[in-house]
Amino acid sequence: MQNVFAPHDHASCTQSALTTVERACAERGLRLTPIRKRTLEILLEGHHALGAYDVLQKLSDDGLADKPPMAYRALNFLVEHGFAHRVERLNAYVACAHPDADHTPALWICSDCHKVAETAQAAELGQRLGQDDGFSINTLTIEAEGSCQQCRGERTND
Amino acid sequence: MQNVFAPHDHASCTQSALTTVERACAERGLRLTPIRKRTLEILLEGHHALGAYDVLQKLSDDGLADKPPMAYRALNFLVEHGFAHRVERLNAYVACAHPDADHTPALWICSDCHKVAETAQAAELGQRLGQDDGFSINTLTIEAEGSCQQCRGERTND
DNA sequence: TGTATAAATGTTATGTTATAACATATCAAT
DNA sequence: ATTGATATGTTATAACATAACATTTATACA
Repeated sequence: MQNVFAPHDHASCTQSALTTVERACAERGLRLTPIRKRTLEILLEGHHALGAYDVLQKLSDDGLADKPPMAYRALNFLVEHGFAHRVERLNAYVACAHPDADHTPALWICSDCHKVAETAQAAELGQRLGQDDGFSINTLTIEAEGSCQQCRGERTND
Repeated sequence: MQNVFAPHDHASCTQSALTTVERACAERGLRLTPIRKRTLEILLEGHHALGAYDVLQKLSDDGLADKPPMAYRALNFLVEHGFAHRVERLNAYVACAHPDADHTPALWICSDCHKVAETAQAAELGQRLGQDDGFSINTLTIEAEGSCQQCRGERTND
């Protein structure tokens, strides 16, 4: 879960995600335009899911975009290329925690601190689930809502 | 997957779901009012997910309800008691395929025929995923979009 | 049987999320 | 420089959802 719920050096966490995405865009010939980059930065400000209109408000504060399609386009770009994820349960978006790897994430939504974490091991699991019935998976959504260890103030692995 | 994608006797499929829900309501002291029952019947008409406004239109045709909150209330009642599921990916609702059992379903959305099937084995799987990180799951959403065996015209288990 | 109270429904209004459609501007390759 | 592709700007509206409050109906039990 990449320590999203635990205290961590968030500045370096942000910086490394940003650098990774910049490199990925360079490699793949994608254009990380000002709106797109700023949108990613906005999502990276915290490990919280933001609605498109929250993002739009911030883009608007920066004078970068002021109409819904602009925010949606930037968010869709990030999601399409795996730099962010859409949280279906929240109709919202989070920056991807490991934008270098091609992955199907499972998302963990803490209803206490509202942070959203991500684990990557979900793909083969879904394949296995569907296999018996011959269902061919194109995209898989796995989202859990509950409480993180930190918010519960408990330990499970002593 | 309960043969949802395959040809089946849909009348008996519908009837048995309806009977099961009626019995469950009687047992649990829940009121399956005309709006609620009709909403369930509407969802049971096919194995497709319907949006709240689709349901509302049909309720309106029957003279049972004509304003959004009425449809949402009936749908929420059905979802709360496990008689229907919300499909987060589609902002839509499907009748539950086995309304007797308490379960966390995995939903299978065929993007060809648009039917939605359900399997029940998802819960412990989610628990297992989250356990390592001490995440305590309250609700789990598992939804796959892809193509069903029937629509692909293929077989995986010969 | 009447009355309290809880549950469900009816209604108005509005909030929230998302996209279609088309115009304009910018970039990248030749 | 021209062209074709990509991205942005803009208007308008579609689609999904709920807050808040009034009224009606069911149920329980005095």
